[in-house]
This record gives sequence, C-alpha cells and structure tokens, in this order.
Amino acid sequence: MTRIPAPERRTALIDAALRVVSHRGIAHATTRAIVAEAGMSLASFHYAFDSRDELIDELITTVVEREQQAVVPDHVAGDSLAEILEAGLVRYFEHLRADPEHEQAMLELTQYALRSPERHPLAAKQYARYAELAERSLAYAADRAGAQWRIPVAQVARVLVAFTDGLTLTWLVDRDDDAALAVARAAADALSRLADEA
Amino acid sequence: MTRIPAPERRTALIDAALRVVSHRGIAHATTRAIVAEAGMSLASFHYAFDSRDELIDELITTVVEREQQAVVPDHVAGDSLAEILEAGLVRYFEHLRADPEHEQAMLELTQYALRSPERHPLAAKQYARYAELAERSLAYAADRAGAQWRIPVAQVARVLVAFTDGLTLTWLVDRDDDAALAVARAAADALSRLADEA
DNA sequence: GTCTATACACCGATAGAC
DNA sequence: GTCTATCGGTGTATAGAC
Repeated sequence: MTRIPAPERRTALIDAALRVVSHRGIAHATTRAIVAEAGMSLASFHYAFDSRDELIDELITTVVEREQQAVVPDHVAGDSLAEILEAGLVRYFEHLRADPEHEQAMLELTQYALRSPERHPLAAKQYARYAELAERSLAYAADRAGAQWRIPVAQVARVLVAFTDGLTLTWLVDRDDDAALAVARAAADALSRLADEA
Repeated sequence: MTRIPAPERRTALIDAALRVVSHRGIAHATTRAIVAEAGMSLASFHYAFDSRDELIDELITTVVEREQQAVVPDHVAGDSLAEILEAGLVRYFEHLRADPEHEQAMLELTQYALRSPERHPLAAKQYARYAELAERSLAYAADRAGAQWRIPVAQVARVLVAFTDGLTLTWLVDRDDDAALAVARAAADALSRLADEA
C-alpha cells in the first residue's frame, strides 16, 4: 500500500521481532509471526531482509546496542560500598520484575547465538557490552564510597555480570522475590570485599 | 526389524534426544533427528510416544531425576568454610568444562519449559532439585568446617544455585577460565559469610 | 514497492503392507 | 511391532500481477 523506506521497514520489523520473541519465545519468531506483528505482508519481509537469519542477527546487534541498563543508579542513598552495590542490584531486580519477558528474550537470544559458530561472536559482544556497563557502574560506586578496587575493575565487572545472570535465571524459574533479594545481598557483599574502603 | 520392548525404546529415544539437544540445540531436536540418532525408523517414535511433546516432557523429567552433581565433594581438602565452598565450585567448574554441551542443554531445556504454562512446573522441579542438591552440599560443608548457617540452609542453597547458573552462562559465552574462577572465589566468600564459624 | 499466490523443504503424525 | 510411503500443515523464500 503505502510506500515505506527500506531502513524504516527494517527497524519496524526488528521491533516487531523483539516483541514476538519477548511474548512467545524465539521458537515462535517465524517470519509469518513477525510480519503479522508488524502489520505487513510476508513479501515485505524479504524486500527489507535477505533472510530470516539476517533479521535475527540484526535483532541481536540492535538490542545489544540499545542496552543502557546500568546496575548502579546515578543518585544513591547509602554510604558503604556494599550498600551502594546492593541498592544497584535491587534496582536491577525491580527492572527485571517490571519486564521479565525482555530479560527472558535476551537470554534466549544469547543461547540461540551460542548454537551457531557464525553467531557466537554476537553473544560474546552482548556480554562484553554487559561487562562494559557493569564496569562503569562499579567505578562509579567505588568512587561514591571512597573505595578502591584491589583487582582490575574489568574482572570485578565480569563477576557482577555472572551474579546478575544467575539472579535473573533463577527468578524467572521460581519467581521467588525474597530469594532474589538474598542473592542481591550476598552478591553485593562479595563484590564489596574485592575493594579497599577508605 | 528386531522386536524391542516399549519401555526400552522409550529410554533409547530419550537418550538420543538428549544427545541431539546437547550437540545441536533444542531447535534441531526434531522427531526425525532423534530417531536418526537412535537408529530407528520414524514410525517407531510414535509407537513409543504419543507425541513429540510427550518425549520432551519425559526428557526434562529424566535429566532432572538423573542429576546427581553435588557442588561439594565427599572428601575435601581445606579447613575454612570459604575454602571448602570454593573447592566445591571449582569442582563444578571442572565438570562444566568437561561437558559444556550438557549444561548448555540443561539451560535450553529450562528456557524451553518456561515458555509454556503446562511445562513451567517442570522447570520449577528442575530448580527445586538443584536447590536440594545444593542444600545437601552446604549442610555437609558447614558440618565439615564446624560452622553454622545463620539463615535457613534452603535460602543459602537458592543463592548457591543462582551463582552456579551465572558462572555457567557467562563461561559458556566467553569461555574465560580465569574469570570463572574469580566468580567461584567471590561466590564462595559471599556464601561463607552467611554462616558463623566455630 | 507492495501485494497475492505459490514453490518447495521439512515438520509431526498416521495408514497400511508385511 | 516394525517398516515404507504418505498426509496435512507450516516454515522460508520467491514469482508475477498491479
């Protein structure tokens, strides 16, 4: 019907694909389901993308670039490093509770990427991005608490990413809020001990 | 050809399905791929199982029941609780490195189960089983170190499961052994602080 | 450029010969 | 009970009218 520029169509399809993956899982993210979600015809899909694989790759790249979620907020209450880190993890947990499907989609996209050698680097980039955001938060938190990381902050960031992933996956399974908060507290404590406080 | 009792055929198909999921991912675990792996004809499948869904459910149930991996070994070197826990996590990590595809398969099965309401309880059971094994290990570790958990050991177990999951997922992505060991150390430290040592 | 209609591969599941 | 052959459905991708 209406003529839509190709780049615009691509982003519309990527957004639709993310909604389908979030709501129904990657197994149901077929080209038909995606164009239906986007309100387009099937042929439009292959006008904008060469293949479904190309769209999935673009989807992963896009969500990774879009990722802005920092684990430590800009303004925090609390004085000790452990308190600041715990507040950050609790903040992440609230974000997870607000939109569980999004984090579930990210996990599915990661595992999907891990299954093909060509796509594995996309998963690696995704986690490098997570680590980068974590590193920024950790540097800020230490600064805020007047503390110094004893080991390179990049290594601490890698640990934080692992803890966050574990928190996410276990909560998605059992939806136990109290247990998730216990994980957040323990993780904050462990991380804080990797720094010297002033 | 040869007549095989139905129960035997079922277990053979389940074993084959696990191999397919491990090697190629759940998306490729079609009935055809599974019977090929098992060396059977397609019709044999539907003689042993009513549907593919039934097999997948059985597969998840089976692998969960089969799960014996305890995070803390029977005989440990080391005296402090933190050391015992770290040794256990390192032992788990060695297990992960020895057969990454199996843990990847378990993660995929979990996420697959999370996507359908009827199967969600299977994922919950899987994690309840993990927690049970973790609890046993933690009780043993505290006993071994002459320590006492300050909070119910079930809660500590839930934290350990989350840390283990995070360790697994991040290592599967970046295969960074040093970073994984750092996670193990931090997690052991955090967990040990949830107990009073004698 | 955008649509409908369709090609072709592969899926789960079954019919029917043996 | 076990096989080969096939059904109906859905997947990705494309042809051809407009």
